[in-house]
Amino acid sequence: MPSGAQKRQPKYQRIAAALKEAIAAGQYGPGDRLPGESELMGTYGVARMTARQAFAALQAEGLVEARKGAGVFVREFKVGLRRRGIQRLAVEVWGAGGSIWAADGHGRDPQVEFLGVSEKPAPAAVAAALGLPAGAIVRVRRRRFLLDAKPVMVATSYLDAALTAGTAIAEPDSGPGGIYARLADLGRKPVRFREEVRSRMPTPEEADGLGLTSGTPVVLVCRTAFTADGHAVEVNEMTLDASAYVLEYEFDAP
Amino acid sequence: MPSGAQKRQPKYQRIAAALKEAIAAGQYGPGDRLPGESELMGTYGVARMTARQAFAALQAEGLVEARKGAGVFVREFKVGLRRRGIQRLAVEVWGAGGSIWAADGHGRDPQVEFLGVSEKPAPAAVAAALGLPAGAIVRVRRRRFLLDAKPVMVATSYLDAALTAGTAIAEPDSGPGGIYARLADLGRKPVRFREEVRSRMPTPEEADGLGLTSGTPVVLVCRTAFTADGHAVEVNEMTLDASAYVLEYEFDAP
DNA sequence: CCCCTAAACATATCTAGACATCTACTTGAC
DNA sequence: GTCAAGTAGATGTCTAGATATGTTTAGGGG
Repeated sequence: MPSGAQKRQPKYQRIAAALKEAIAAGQYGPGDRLPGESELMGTYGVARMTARQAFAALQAEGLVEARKGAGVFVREFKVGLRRRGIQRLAVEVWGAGGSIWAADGHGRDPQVEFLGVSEKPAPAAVAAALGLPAGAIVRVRRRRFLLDAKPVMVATSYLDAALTAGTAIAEPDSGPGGIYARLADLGRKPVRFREEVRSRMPTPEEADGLGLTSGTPVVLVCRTAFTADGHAVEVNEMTLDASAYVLEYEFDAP
Repeated sequence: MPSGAQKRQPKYQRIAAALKEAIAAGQYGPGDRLPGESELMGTYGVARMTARQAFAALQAEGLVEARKGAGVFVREFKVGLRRRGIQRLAVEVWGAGGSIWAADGHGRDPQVEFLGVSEKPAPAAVAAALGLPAGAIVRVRRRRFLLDAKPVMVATSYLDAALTAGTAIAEPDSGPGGIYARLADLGRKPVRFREEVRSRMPTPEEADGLGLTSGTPVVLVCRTAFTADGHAVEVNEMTLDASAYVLEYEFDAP
């Protein structure tokens, strides 16, 4: 080691920083293969576990992706699904400045895969939100959204089972206009929505269901739909691949 | 090992699953210390690195937190600050001279730490959003928000340097009502906002600045403020500790 | 009683090597 | 020419240590 350089930083962090810098400099582009473990061992004169630890640091950051038997690759962010809370015509006026994160997912809409509809006792939080007694039966509709055959979101919708019995909401195909149109048919048209947004690391089950590589968080969106008289008629819990979505909300200063 | 149970699953995953189950069962509560590496070595008859790998899996999930020299502890989620997209920005609030962050939290206000104001060439995306030529000079205000002396957000605000020259916006203390009240003084009152929300794992620098433990993502909120004539006057990039915040948005059906 | 120090303990880093499993490519048989 | 088997190489898992560094606690000195 030449002179008293920064020995404070662990070897694996310095290797990781060097790789990161090489990626940032464009030496390795998205999808490119990085030098392998054995190559790093030779280049930096470290043991294999140390080289692996460097890769682990980059994986945790979501920068690279290891494919067993193949190598470690710079991750490519195809991304760019833009989920708007409000679809308004005013977009032309207010959109003049352009979006900060130019997501070019124009026209590419995710495909919907229906996972089933069932009746179950409501989770406590859902029952409370819908104004139902604890343990009330709710109708549960589960869907999965795919972009280019890759899952990007899982959505679970909860509705009062008694209210929606015998309607298309209880069927796999909820008909034209979706469940909101059916709720309108019932005189329970949703007119106002509240969305609560969180983010955390996925459970192994979530990572499996969304096909997430390590280093990718999930975004949880919980939307509650209200009728004009202020009653909640639907709770929709969505689990999104954080690397695939940009959420967008617009609102006025009242 | 009794009979031919699931040997397909790696040891470290089974150890991690066992610990996870114990946590879920309440055997270890938030803040409690888990059995240490040497203890796991004895209990499961594995090497140190294998026990460490089990902990690493739980850390990546954000479930536990390792403190060097002390042990591995079940993470305690101090619960979310609620960040509302609408009420928070109500005209009455900042028009009356109150801080927009007074609406945050459950009565507990985050403290604001001012990190400085400066003039710099605008990043390309910011210049485009503000409708300024590439490389135009913008005023950059950086602040950090702390809850119980722990940082939870870093905010960087960009404004046209020429427009805001000589105003309180160029000073550390932007005066009563904050920079939006000052923009209103200039006849550039923001009346509409767009927020774009993403999430990803933090860079090491971000993790350091926010004091994040591994397994905690960041939420990126980019707010653009528009005047009545549709011009963007401010771009505010916020980096949030994902475990500290719940974002909330309300809107009407289109 | 407080402060400082030392020891015990815990995690963090690192090494060296073994076997497992998957991938991509090459080779050979049909 | 096509398909299958074989093989080299890559990451994944696991062991068994050594050394480094931070934390906690117990003890001793002031």
